[in-house]
Amino acid sequence: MTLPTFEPGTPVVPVVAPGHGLALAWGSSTWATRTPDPVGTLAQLEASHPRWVWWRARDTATGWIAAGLRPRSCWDLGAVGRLVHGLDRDDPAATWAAAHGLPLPDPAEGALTLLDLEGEGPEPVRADGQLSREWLREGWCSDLESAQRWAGLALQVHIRQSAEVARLPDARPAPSTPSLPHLTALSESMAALLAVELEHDGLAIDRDVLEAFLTATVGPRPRSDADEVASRRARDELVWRHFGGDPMDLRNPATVRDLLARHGIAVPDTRSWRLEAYAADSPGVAALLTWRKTERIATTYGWSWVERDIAGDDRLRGQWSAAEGAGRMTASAGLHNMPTELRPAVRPPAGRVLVRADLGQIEPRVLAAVSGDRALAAAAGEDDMYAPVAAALRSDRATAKVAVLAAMYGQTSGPAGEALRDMERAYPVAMAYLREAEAHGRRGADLRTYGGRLLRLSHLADRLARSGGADSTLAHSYGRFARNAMVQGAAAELFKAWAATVRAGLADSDARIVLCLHDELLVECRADDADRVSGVVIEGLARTASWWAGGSAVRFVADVATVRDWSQAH
DNA sequence: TCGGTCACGTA
DNA sequence: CGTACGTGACCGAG
Repeated sequence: MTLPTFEPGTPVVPVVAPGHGLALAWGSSTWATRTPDPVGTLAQLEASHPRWVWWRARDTATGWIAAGLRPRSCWDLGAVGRLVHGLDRDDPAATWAAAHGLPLPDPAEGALTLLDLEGEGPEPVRADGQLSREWLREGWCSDLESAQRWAGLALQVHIRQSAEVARLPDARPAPSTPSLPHLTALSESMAALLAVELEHDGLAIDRDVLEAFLTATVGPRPRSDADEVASRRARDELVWRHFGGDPMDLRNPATVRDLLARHGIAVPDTRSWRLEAYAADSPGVAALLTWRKTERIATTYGWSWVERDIAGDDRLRGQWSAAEGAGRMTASAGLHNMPTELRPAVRPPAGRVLVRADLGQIEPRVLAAVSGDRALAAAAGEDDMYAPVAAALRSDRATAKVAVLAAMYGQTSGPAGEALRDMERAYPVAMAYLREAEAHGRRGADLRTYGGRLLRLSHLADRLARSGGADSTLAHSYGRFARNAMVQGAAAELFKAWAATVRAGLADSDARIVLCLHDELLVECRADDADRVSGVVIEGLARTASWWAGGSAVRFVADVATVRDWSQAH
């Protein structure tokens, strides 16, 4: 068997048809082979450095990753569909429809009965231009010829997406080739692949450390339902005894509010920040706040979490998405909201370490870059950009920070109000950028981020409409969302571009990115490899920033440290 | 059983 | 009336 070879970077669609073999499509060619080991063949093909084009990494690359193959380059049609068309889903039916300007098919059509399939012909594309539901339900893997056709369809979508990306404006002060939207499409694609890898690799947990913490905090691992009930009651009693000792439902906010009212504490709700003020004078409130923290650990990060999400190899695994909402990565299994007290338990086995890197002040720096505000960009030349901002506002650092954050979040009242007026004077270009975004949001007009992500305000409208609220409140909400999403979304794009560069720098070693947390990257590696990895992380940021913010003079800074566990400071 | 609400963790 | 997200408990409607 002679394998095809490609020029490096050639877009090639691989389709593995289980039980049949492997089909490829590229340019105007297709090729197929019957092989029991398609991933082995793919590994050989990888040597010529194609750019793999797939419907979505989750469907195609999961098996590759499991087999140890780490592709170096890809174009993820689903990820690019999310980016360019603002989709909130990445299934092939939606990706195809968006690329062809067709209405999005009902997402529930994946679950069909045979009866529903009546009228679906044998062709992969229906008369109305949509993908055949039969084909979507893995009709493409029935034989190699179908697999080749399926690969050809993906290639068509790639051509359409590439053309669409090429039409998007390059928002950099000094546009160059490849364009910023093109580079963003590539890094979003890599992020989608990274999401599959993160799911596969997991995050190392020191079970002894974790179990000792849980035992001390919520009690030993329950051996029965009765154990569970007893331990729950024991926690509750620590609060009850401050309020007369009678059992009551602490998990019901209304009950808690009435309870507090009977003891002379009248509050509109029982949120912790509100109760904080009463804790000093009321041991009962203090006990309640402690109970809340413990209860959070017990329910969300307790023994059931350990059982469900930490595998036998002592690694925590969740589902990752490369872009939700404004474009940030998300993860389940608590990976993105793990309380800091649990971080000591994030600890690789002996001989391995974590290289922890986080971007400093990423959002204001991103604002400086995307808005093209030269004064703010000059401030972003400093390690601590709030210092020059404070000087410009003639305020202290704390006020400057609040003012910048208030501008990006759309806050208009409170102590930030006055500083915001100074912001308008000092950084009119950045403020105009944010105001413009807000205006779009208020009237429900779509926006595009710096890198080209379409922010569909109409989708948000549905969500907010369901939650009710007066029209002016609604418009305000859209405005604040849009204002923030332009910054948060662009920051997410920079972060993913950085992560993709770091990932590439780690190839050919056993170092792995194991966590992405909006502005923080965790790499697990051998202890004797940590210095090299730190270099890859720092160098990766410099290289990424040079094209991402090229010409803006904005500096991006990262704190990098090698640590044994995640709790250790920089 | 499902969606809404409250609550709270991370960034 | 500062943003985003994921998770869990509870409630009330179906």
